[in-house]
Amino acid sequence: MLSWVRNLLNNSTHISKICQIHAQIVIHGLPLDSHLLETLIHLGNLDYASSVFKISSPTDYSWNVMIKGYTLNASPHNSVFMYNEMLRNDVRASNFTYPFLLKACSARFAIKEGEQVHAHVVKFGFQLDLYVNNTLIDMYSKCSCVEYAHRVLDEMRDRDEVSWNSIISGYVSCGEVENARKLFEEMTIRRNVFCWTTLINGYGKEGRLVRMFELFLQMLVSADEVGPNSATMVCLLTACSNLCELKLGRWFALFIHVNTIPLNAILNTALIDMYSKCGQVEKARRLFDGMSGKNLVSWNAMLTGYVQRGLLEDAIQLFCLMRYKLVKPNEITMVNVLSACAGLVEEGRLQFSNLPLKYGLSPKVEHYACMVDLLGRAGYLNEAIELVKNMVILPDSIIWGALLSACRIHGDIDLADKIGELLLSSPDPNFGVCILLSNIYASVGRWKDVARIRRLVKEKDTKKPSGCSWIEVDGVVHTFLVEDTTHMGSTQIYETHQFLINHLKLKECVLELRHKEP
DNA sequence: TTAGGGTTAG
Repeated sequence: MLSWVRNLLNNSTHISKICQIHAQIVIHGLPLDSHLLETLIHLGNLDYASSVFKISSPTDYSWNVMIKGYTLNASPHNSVFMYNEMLRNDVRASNFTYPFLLKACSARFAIKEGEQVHAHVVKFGFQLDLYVNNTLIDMYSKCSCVEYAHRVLDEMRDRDEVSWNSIISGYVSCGEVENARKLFEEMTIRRNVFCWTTLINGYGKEGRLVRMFELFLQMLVSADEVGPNSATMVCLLTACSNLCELKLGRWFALFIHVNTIPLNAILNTALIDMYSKCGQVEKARRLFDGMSGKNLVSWNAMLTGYVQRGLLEDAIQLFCLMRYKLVKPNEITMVNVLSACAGLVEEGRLQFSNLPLKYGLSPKVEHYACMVDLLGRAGYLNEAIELVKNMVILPDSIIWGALLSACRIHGDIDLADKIGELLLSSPDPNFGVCILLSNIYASVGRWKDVARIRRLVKEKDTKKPSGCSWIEVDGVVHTFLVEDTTHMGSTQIYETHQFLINHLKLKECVLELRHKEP
C-alpha cells in the first residue's frame, strides 16, 4: 500500500486529489509526510506544505525539503527562518540544502546570514564541491562582496564556466566592468555564451556602446565559437534603448532576423522597448500586436512607450485592451496608468482607488508621486497635501518636488513656505528639492530666503549627483560632466561654447535694439 | 541542483 500511495502522490497534479491522498495517509498512519511535502512544493503550494509540516512530526528530511521549497518558491525569508528553527531543534542541514540556503541569502542580500551558512558548511565538514563553491561565489557576488567571492574562486581547485561567470557577473553588478574584463581575459577554459553575454551587458549598463559593440563583434569571430543567443541580443537592445541609439538598435534587430535568433517574449519585449524609447512607437506597436505569448512585462513596455512619448490616450486605450484581455496589472502598470491620467483628475482618482480595491495592490511611493503631481498640477493642492499626510509610507524627494512644483505653478507661496520648513529640518535634504524651493523664492523676489537656502544647502553639504551628457560622433560616445576638462578636445570645446554664448548674446542685443526702434 | 536577459515616478 505504501508504494501504491507514493506513486499516486508522485502522479498527482491537482490539490483536490492530493487532499484525498493526504486523508488516506492520516487514516492509515503512512510515513509519507516528506513525500507529501515534496509534491506540494513541486506544485508551489507552500501554504498547504507548511500546514502539513506543522501538524506532522517532522523528520530531518522534511526540514530540508521545506527549506528547498521556500527558496524555490521565492520565499527566501521563510527559508532562512526555517534554517534557524532547524538549528534550534538540533537538526542538521543536508548537503543538498546548503545551495538552497545560500541562494535564499543572496535573494535577501543577507551577507551576514550567507557568511554564517558558509561557516556552517565548513564547521559541519561538508564537502566544498564545485557546485557548493559556485553557489558560494554567486552568493557573495550577489551580496556585493565580490572580494569574498574572489577568495572562494582562488581556493578552488576545479573551476567551470559557472564559477567564472558567477564572479564576472559579481564585478559587473558592482559596476567594476574592467575587473570583470580582466577575469574574462584570464579564463583558462572556453568562454561560453553566459560569460560573453555577462560582459557585453556590463558595458551596455555603463553606456559604453562602442566597447559593447566591439566585444559583440569579437564574440562572433572568437575561437570560443560561441554565437549570441536571445539573452545576448536583449542586453544589446536594452543598452540601445537606454541611450536612444536607434541606428544600432535597428542593426541588432536586423541581426536577429538574419540569424534567426529565437524571438522569445523577453527578446520581443526588448525590441518593443528599444523602438518605443528611440521614438519609433508605431513600429513598437506593430511588433507588439504581432507578438505571440505577450506577458505582463510586454504590456508594461508598450504602455511605457506611449506614456513616455506623451501619447496618453493611446496608453489609456491600451490599458483598456489589457483589462479586456483579463491581464492583471501590477505596480508598474499602474504607475503608467496614473501617468497617463495627466489632466484627467477624476480618472486618476478612480485608478488610484482601484489599486487596492480592484487589483489588490498596495500603493507605493511611485503611485503617490503620480497622484500628487496630477492633483497639484490641476490646482487641487489641499487634496494633494492631505494625500501626503495620510501616506502610510514616508514621502520621498519626488513627492516633495511634485508638491513644490504645484506651489510654483499656482503661486501658493504660503504652502511652499510650510513645505520648505519641513524639508529643511530633515537631516538630509534633497539638493534638487532645495533648489526648487530657492527658485520659488527667487521668482517672487525673496532674495534673503534664496540666500538662506543656498547657505543651508552648503552647511549640510547636500550634494547633487553630477549631471552627465553625451554625444556620439563617428561611432564614439563622448561623455561630459559639469566643468569637465578630461576630454581630449576640451579646450576647443570650451572655446566653441564661449563663441556660441557670445554669438547668442549679440543676437539678443540686436533683437532688443530692434524692439526698441520706433 | 549552480551562472547571463525585458517593463515603473518630478
